[in-house]
Amino acid sequence: MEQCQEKILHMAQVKRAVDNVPDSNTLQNMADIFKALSDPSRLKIVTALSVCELCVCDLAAVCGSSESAVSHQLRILRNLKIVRYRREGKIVFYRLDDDHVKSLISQSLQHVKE
Amino acid sequence: MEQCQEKILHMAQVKRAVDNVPDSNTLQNMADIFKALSDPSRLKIVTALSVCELCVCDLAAVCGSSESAVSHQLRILRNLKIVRYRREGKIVFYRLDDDHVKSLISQSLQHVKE
DNA sequence: TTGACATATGAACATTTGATCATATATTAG
DNA sequence: CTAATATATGATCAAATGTTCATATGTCAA
Repeated sequence: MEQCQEKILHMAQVKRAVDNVPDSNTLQNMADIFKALSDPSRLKIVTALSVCELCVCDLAAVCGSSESAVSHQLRILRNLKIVRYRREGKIVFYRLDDDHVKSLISQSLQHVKE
Repeated sequence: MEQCQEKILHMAQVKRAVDNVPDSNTLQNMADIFKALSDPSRLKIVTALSVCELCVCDLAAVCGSSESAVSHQLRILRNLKIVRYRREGKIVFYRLDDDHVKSLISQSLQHVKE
């Protein structure tokens, strides 16, 4: 502990920074969101869903991958409340859960473009 | 190919979605940004830097991990233009590269809180 | 130059992850 | 009920990832 303290070069800033860092639960939740969006396949799903509601079969076509693979990815997105779904007979339609996700997508697009 | 086509349930939506999905290069770049933010340790670094400029040693203190570990993470963030740095003598100060990252952080925080 | 300090990098290892295949569930039609 | 369709899930395995330790680089002071 003492050794750690000695190493701190700029105490005031460190304190301010520490105070601003979210608690570890929140950090983990945020990380999970980003992790969900950190895979090109899932990102494809999400950008597709930012246009309109789509069923698993459609998403498989859009992504060019199997329905099983898409379904696995959708579960991850579902668990993180990034997408929600509604069932209509045999078909399950997915859409983005809220607008924060759209924001995340557009911000990252802007970042990438510059 | 023919089999795939048959599987498409909602042709019009699929087409619209496909048109809106960014090209694979862009998708990969976006995914890389999100991947960089998908680790609690890196997220800690980034949220700390959203307050003020900090050196590696400070960041190690904030994160409660070794300077080596922080340095490895910083390289990843550097490569993705999420952070930039300036050297002042022996000390290297890091800060966020642009405001998009701050936006990403605050959006994900909002998402998590709800 | 040498030594001390701040940071960066390389290699190795355990853990995590995404894709695939097989199987299970849910819904509707007959 | 059974068959067919749409989706979901479990198990497996190769590939990617984060951490650690050791070492290298860069800067300054003496």
